[in-house]
Amino acid sequence: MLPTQPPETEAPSGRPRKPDAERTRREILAAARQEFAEHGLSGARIDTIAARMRTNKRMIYYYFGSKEGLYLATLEQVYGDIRSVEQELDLDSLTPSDAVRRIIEFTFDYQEAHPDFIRLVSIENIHNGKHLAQSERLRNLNMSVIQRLDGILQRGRRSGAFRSDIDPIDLHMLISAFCFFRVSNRHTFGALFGCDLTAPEQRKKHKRMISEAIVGLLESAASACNPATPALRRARSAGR
Amino acid sequence: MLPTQPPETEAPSGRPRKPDAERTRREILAAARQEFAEHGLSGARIDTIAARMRTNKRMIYYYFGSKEGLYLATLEQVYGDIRSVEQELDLDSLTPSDAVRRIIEFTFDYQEAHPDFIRLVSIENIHNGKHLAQSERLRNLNMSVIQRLDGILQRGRRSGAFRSDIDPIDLHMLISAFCFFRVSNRHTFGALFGCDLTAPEQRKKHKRMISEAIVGLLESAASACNPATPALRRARSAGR
DNA sequence: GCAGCGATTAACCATCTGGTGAGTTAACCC
DNA sequence: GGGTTAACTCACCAGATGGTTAATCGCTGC
Repeated sequence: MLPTQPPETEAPSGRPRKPDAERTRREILAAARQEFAEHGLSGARIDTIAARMRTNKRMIYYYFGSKEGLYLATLEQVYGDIRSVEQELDLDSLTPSDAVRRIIEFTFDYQEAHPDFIRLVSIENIHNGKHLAQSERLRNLNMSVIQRLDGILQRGRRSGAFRSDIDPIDLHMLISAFCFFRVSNRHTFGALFGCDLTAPEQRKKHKRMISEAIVGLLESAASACNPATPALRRARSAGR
Repeated sequence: MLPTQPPETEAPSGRPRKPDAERTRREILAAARQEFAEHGLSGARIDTIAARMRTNKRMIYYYFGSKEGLYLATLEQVYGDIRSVEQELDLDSLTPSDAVRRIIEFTFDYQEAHPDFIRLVSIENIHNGKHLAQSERLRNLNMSVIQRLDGILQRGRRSGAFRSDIDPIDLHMLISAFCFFRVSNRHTFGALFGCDLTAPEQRKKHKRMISEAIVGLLESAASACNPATPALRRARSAGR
């Protein structure tokens, strides 16, 4: 499809079989992601995954060993995706408050756009995170977010804009919680309260609300007694 | 066990069979709740549920028709529980801010104490809420929370303590999101960031943080430019 | 042109699993 | 005490499902 792809991504349809390990692996993973996200680990069917691609069911066992092996590979793939996109955010040029806002907006948009990721994480939690816990790769992968948040928090504290009793992990939890819930609990929440969380107006409103709540919290203790803050706040709103 | 229970809750162990429809239903539901919460709809095994109680597997079909029927009954039970406890909160005697705080703390504590509820809701979301959508009972059941929140919001607006652009459903979402996530994503979050969200200190800190963030948001726009608020705030903190 | 090997296919299997048919027991009513 | 019915038990099944055996294909090096 793309010229960067080595020899050929799409087999010329005349030839029925064309060994291409990389491509097969990719196809399996893509099919697995869909199926697992849709039905969960136990609800997913190996035969359905096999049917979703050109290759045979046997290939799944050839490459991934077992259903759980495939599931874990899917998890790793999906977690890898978000973190690698996250890296590209430029935050150093922003004020601490704006940097937090930027991260919130990124998280919000990414999770909104990737319900499969949310579903897979929910599913993994139903299994008590036991697969994820087995994977070294994943445990290390995620620390980068925390480090970035920590940097921003420290800058914010130094400038007097932020309070000092909230650590980066708490902050990350707050951000994730809001963004995640809107997607993960979309269906029950929507059905129970008769609202559509996917509607664009809701989306926009919630995004603003979440930002305000979290940035407000970070600024709150500081803003009550620190003379530097009103000026900062004015500067910030002028800049937007 | 209790004297209010009609004839006997526990069969005198000598007699092997003693028809008691109500008790059997209850036992099935209790077993189902455990099993479904633990393994999800497709992961749960009818045979395991049957094995967890004194009665036979056939009884499940006798009373609930199918696996999905039993699952729906479980959902209804579990949602009914939380809402009925919620009704008992006395909020009218509190200031709007304190009433919101009270609801947040209740939600936080309840969800913390009932992980099965959280798991079942997560599971139902994996199934796109399609079972819940079928149940009239559940769709009506939940409106009471919204009405109560609406009352509080209106009181808060009238007194100038709250801003006016946040509706009760948004507020409920904010509250649920925070509280829910801490429990639902406990495992992945814990594994990824090496922290234990069940630890008592974490629990206490998060509870305070969530309260501050949400109440802060509600008060924020009002507090910036409304002269009534500083007084109110002082009164409130004196009262605690 | 053939040995070696990774990639791939198709048929097959043991077991699990939701669901049921048919009969049994206890209580209640007349 | 006989008939009716709700509550209950037991054995069984058909299809689904994760996983496997064994054979084949096509490329690479010689």
